[in-house]
Amino acid sequence: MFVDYEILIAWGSVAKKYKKGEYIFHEGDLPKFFFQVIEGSVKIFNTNNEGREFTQGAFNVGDSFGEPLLFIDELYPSNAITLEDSVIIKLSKDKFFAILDEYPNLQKKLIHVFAERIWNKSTTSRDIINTNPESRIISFLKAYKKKIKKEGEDIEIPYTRQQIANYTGLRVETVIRALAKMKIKKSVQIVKRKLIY
Amino acid sequence: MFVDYEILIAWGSVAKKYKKGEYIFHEGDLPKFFFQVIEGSVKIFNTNNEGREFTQGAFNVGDSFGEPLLFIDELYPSNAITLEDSVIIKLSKDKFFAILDEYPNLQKKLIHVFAERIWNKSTTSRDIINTNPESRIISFLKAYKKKIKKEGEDIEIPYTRQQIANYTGLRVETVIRALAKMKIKKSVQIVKRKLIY
DNA sequence: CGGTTCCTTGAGGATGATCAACGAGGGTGG
DNA sequence: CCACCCTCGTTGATCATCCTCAAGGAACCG
Repeated sequence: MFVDYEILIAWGSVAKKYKKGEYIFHEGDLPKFFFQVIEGSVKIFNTNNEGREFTQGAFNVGDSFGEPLLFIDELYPSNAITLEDSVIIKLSKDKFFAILDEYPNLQKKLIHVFAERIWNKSTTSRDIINTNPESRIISFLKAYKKKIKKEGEDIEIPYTRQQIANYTGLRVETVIRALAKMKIKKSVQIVKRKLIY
Repeated sequence: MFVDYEILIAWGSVAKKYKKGEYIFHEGDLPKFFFQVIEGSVKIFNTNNEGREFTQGAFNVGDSFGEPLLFIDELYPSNAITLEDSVIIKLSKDKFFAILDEYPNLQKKLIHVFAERIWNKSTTSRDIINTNPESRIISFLKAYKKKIKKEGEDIEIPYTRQQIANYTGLRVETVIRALAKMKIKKSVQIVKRKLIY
C-alpha cells in the first residue's frame, strides 16, 4: 500500500534512516507501527537455526510493509531488514487506524493490497510444495516478470543465485545446477553469468 | 469472514446444495462470486501433475472463502471442493461490493480476516520451507490447536495421516514414520491409531 | 461379511543438501 | 597499474532424507 506523505506527516509520523542491513523489526517482536519505505528497500525473511534463509517478500519505495500484523494479536512471524541504505517512515498503530477511519478509500486500497499478498503467498506455496527445482525457479522468474510487467519479453534477471535460492527455498548449488540444465534445454539463457529469461 | 444471512439474502444471494466432493471452483476459473459456507465444509487445494495434493485452507460453517480473488485481476490459483454434503451461499461480485459499500464495518472485518490469512500463510511457508518432517507436523498441530483454542491441553487430532500430509506437503508414509519417531520421543501420543497432541 | 478407507512396514532409489575448494569479476587503495 | 579483498558463481564428491512402489493389516460401516 501507499499512503500519501502529506497525510503521514500531518499525523505525526517520523522518518528514520537505516544503514544497509539494519533490522527494522525481528521475528517475535510486538507489532506497534505502520512502516512505509521512502527511500531504499526492505526484505522480510525468516532464518532457521542452521542459518538457512527464506525470503517472504521485498518492498520498495512507496510500499508499506508489516501492516497485517497491526490488525491481529500476534507477534511478527518474520524479520525485516534493509537491503540498502534506506529511509523508512514510521507511524504508531493507533494513528494509522485513525488515518484509515479518516480516509475510507485507504481501507479499500488496503483490502486490495492484502488480496494481492494472499494471492501471491498462495501461488508461492503451491509452487514450492509441489515441484522440482526447475519449476520453482521458473515460477519465481515468471512472478518477477509479472511484477515488473515485462511478461512478454526476455529480460535480465537482477537477482543473484543466492537470492533466487532464498526465494525458492533451495540451496545456491541446487539453483546453479538447475540453471545449468535449463540453459541446455534453452528455457533460460546465461550470458556472462547473467541470467536472461 | 461472515456476512449476515439476512443481508446476503436481501441482496439476492442464492444458496446451493453440493454433494460431498463437488467442486465449487477450479484452478484457472475466472472469479465471479462471493461464497460463504452455510452448512458443511470446504477445502481449498492444489494438485500437481503427479496427483500430489497441497491443502491451502479449510472453511467451515459461517466462513466465506475465495474473496481475495474478487479484488484482483487474476484467475483462481487453487481448487475449492466440499468435504461433505454442504450448502454454500453465492453472491455476484458487484453485489458483494455493493454490500461492502453499504456496511463499512464489513470492510474492517474483511481487512481483519485478510490480515489473519496473510499471517497464516507466512507462518506456513516459513515452517514448510525450513524444517524437517517432525517440525512441520508439530507446526501443523500447534496451528490446529490454536485455531480451536485448545492450546493448553492434549487433544485428539481429527485428521487422517493423509490429511496431515496434504497440509504439510509431505507424503503419507513420511508422516507415519515421523509420528512413530515422535511417539517414541513422547512429543505426541498414539492411542489405538488416534493421534493425541 | 464384503467393501472401503486408513494405517503400516520394508526395500530401494532419486534428489537435493552438504562440504570443500576454487575461479571470476569488480572495486579500492597504495 | 597492480595487489588485495570481497562477493558471487561453479564444480565435484558424498551423504541423508524423503519419496516411491508394493504389499498387507486394521477398523469401520452398510
